[in-house]
Amino acid sequence: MRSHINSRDPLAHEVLAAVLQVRSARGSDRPPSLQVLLWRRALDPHLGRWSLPGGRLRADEDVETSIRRQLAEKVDIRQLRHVEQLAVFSDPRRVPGPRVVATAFLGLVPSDVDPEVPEDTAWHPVEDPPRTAFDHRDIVTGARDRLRAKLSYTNLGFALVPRRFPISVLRDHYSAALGYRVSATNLQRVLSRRGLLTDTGDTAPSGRSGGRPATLYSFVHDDMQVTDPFAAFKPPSAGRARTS
Amino acid sequence: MRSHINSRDPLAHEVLAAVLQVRSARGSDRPPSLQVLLWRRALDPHLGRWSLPGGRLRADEDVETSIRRQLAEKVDIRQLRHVEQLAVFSDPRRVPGPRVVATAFLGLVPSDVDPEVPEDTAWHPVEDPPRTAFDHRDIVTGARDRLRAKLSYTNLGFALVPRRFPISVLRDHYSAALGYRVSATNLQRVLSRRGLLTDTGDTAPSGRSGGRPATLYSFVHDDMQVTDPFAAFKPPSAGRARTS
DNA sequence: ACAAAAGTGTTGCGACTACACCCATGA
DNA sequence: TCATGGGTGTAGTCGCAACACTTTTGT
Repeated sequence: MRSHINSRDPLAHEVLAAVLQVRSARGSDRPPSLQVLLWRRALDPHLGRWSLPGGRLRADEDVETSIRRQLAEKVDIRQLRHVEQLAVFSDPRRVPGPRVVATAFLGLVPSDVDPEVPEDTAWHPVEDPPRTAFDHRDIVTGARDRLRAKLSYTNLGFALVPRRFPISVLRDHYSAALGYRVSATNLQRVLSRRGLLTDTGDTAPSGRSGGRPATLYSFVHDDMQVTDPFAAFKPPSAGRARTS
Repeated sequence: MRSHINSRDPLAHEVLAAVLQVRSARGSDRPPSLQVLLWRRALDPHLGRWSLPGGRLRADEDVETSIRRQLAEKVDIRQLRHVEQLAVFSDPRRVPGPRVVATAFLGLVPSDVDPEVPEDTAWHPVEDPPRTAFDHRDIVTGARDRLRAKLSYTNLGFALVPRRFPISVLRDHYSAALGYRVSATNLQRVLSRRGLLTDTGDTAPSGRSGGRPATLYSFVHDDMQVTDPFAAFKPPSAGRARTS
């Protein structure tokens, strides 16, 4: 504890990322869910709790470079398809000890990679995360809400799915991320009307119990674009909901 | 210049605000415009250029407290009706000399106050700002865009206008902020349908050349709320535009 | 043939734009 | 009574949700 605090004291800056991915419980055929990568703290403030990956900002990098470097170094996430700033967390007492200001990020990993992560990290459902260290839970919530909002008016879905996918898979990803069941029919039409999807010409083999083979689609752009200032995919109209 | 840079060096943090207000050119009866408060730098890096108000983050305050304090202290803006974080600017070379990371804010002042500001500050149109110091122009642009977007799906208009206002005044403010002419008729209907406006019962006296006296309305809430995940007030449909 | 899964046609609704028209005041 | 500005009625459009129906496969 310093006895005197100078108002122009420099302070430490860290970057943190809520890395989200739509994942299926291994083996199970329950629907996949939106999950966040957390690691268990090995040091004392909040030892044993779950926290977001990240670390100190270096002198020669900006915050986005920093979070990308740290994710690549520490948890082997090189497959990030999208990274964006969420907010600054700056409560002077947000962490015990010397002050640290944090810049929080949202990161997205497509579901067809399973990045190798260290022993002490694990994926947790964003809807029901474990007890986290510091203010990290707020960051997870913020990341989830940002993703949900942007699915409605941007092409951000591209960052959740493999390059090529049948509509049913796309539907499962949107449903997992949004937290409610979305209609494959209307999803296809909305995204097509906006010019976001292309038919690759190929089809996926039909499943174990037959059925018409599904056309493989892909997103036209692989960077985020605002496609519609309007939002869509609102939760079903709460009364006659039956979104097949 | 330090000869050795340690990657865990602490660094300075500043807060900056793009304070926006819809203002009329004094005396003129041209339509009002969206303007930003800038002050002329008296110190050497970029001496004489225009810059955003703000300053160093103190050890005992979070970034929002800090920007509110600094605006109150330095430029006598106590009438902020809305403050929100925009983004972190962290390029290591964004300012000459020792590194400073900045958190940028959007601030809104209603048009019925004319805050007393120091000699060396002035309001400038956001559409055509003067040459600014550092990366401050990007912050101004970001603030403008954030305001425009939020006018479409929140009640943020409340922060631009006086407490009570006729629809024609509201229309002028939306038009100034959005940069294109908005229909008073439809503006009233959209905001009413969303439950954002109330009829105060009073009316404004009719102007110099007669006309029906206007009802005075006010916003129902005086804090920001997301009222519609959808956007509205898109520019007129570029072909048959005649938005009276 | 029949089940299963993919995809299309069609209807209805809600929210917005555009614009004609009516209302209340000052001169 | 006329000019001026405020406000309402109403028709057309667009985007989406819902759901019935058709298509294409495996068994």
